[in-house]
Amino acid sequence: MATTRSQRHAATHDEIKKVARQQMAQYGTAGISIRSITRQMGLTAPAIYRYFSSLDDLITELIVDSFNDLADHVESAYTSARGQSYVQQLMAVLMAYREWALTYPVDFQLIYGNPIPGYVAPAEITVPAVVRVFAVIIQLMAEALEDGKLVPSPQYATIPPEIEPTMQMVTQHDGYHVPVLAVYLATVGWPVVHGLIMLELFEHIQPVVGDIETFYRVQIENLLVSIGMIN
Amino acid sequence: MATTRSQRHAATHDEIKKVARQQMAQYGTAGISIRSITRQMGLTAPAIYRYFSSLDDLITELIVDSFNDLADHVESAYTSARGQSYVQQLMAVLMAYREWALTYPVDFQLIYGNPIPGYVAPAEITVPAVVRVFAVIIQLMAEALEDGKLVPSPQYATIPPEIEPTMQMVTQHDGYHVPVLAVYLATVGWPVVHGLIMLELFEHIQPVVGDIETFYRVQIENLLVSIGMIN
DNA sequence: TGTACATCAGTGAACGCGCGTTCACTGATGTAC
DNA sequence: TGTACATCAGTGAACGCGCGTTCACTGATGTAC
Repeated sequence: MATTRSQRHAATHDEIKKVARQQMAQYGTAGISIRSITRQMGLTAPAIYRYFSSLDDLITELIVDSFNDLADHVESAYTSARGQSYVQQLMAVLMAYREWALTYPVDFQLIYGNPIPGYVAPAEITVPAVVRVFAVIIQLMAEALEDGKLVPSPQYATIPPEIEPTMQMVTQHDGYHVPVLAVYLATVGWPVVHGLIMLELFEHIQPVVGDIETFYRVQIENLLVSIGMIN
Repeated sequence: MATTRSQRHAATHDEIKKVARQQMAQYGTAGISIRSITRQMGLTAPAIYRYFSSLDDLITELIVDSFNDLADHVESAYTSARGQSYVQQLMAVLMAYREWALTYPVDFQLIYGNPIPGYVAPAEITVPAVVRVFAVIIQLMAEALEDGKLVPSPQYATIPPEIEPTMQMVTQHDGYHVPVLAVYLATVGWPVVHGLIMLELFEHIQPVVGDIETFYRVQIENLLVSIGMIN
């Protein structure tokens, strides 16, 4: 089976990214290096410039890929769970979020971990992908609110006045066509989910809880009950 | 005022750590380097071996210092807040926790961020300091339970059976003389606090909430209400 | 179908750089008598 | 109080290493006629 030059180019391009990911898994996101990537591929270092114009370029592509891959994963969980109760749908989506983080820990660190020294991400490239993930959760919150299946408990029913204006702005600017309260309730859940995953990823919480998957699930359930979600 | 040789030795020892911290703030925890530390101090690189037997030694000392400093800070907030309501005491302690993380972001990353490539922390040295911070929060939970000021809401009143045995073990092993439920309730709050701080530290959540301090405070209050704390 | 030319993947040497650590040393500071 | 000696902070050169990037190049692959 003959392959064209551009197919082979694309294949090598992708393999470079694959090897880069592998090496980040071993040496940390800051340990990425052109020379060690090409060494492992049996190439010399300058060969990489046929595929990426610099190391920063490679990193940016890895980050954008990660965001999109996470968004794809979350969206597909969302699609599969449609028709179930809102608690079940949110649980499915948030389990998918965790699953992705654990399957691709390096990519999750790339997005949410320490910045890579000397590297500055071009913000306009990464923002849209973050929005995709958030959109799914906000969407579910909004639907549940409308259906009367999410009746915010008193503490969550009103947005603190110091926060409300920014929340309004974000809702409009990011193009969520949804009540602000839905955005607020999603934002409230974010730290819980993020904290659970971060603590699991760096193995801080396993020694304390043992069965971390159960702990995650129970915490999410508790969160949903607390904000006023009805199963 | 004459200084002894050992005083001067201690002073230089401390200055090395101070400069190391500064440089980590600029170049990330992975960017620490003997040569750039000594350069900034007007010394040559080998001079550092009068004070630390290797780079890893220096890092270990920085980590241990960080843990203890955090614990000191939290304990002193605890002491100052004694006599107030449990909600107020917990709030004071958790605000102190956040305050420390924001004041010394590098140290917080050293403890809870990405591991430094090639560096492995000797676990027996770092564990006791983590316990110190936790002990304060667990202590408050236990007192509140005993005083009837913490009446766990149904979802938090029983520990999930998959988690209970580990929780028991930790309670005994780490020497908290306290009901397991107190340890569990503290553990439940951990991801929220950790997530909030991590998201703030890397500036992921500011654009969404605007006034992050208020958001933190409100989230902690909500958490305390959810688990069944009475003000 | 065969030839001439253009494209392009990858090489190898070199650039200037920074790194942690070792070693034999100098010279100042402290201590014992 | 003064002298002889020991201690120790810091130096400068060297070690072997890895890094990103540039450059002129070779040789294979693809394209146009």
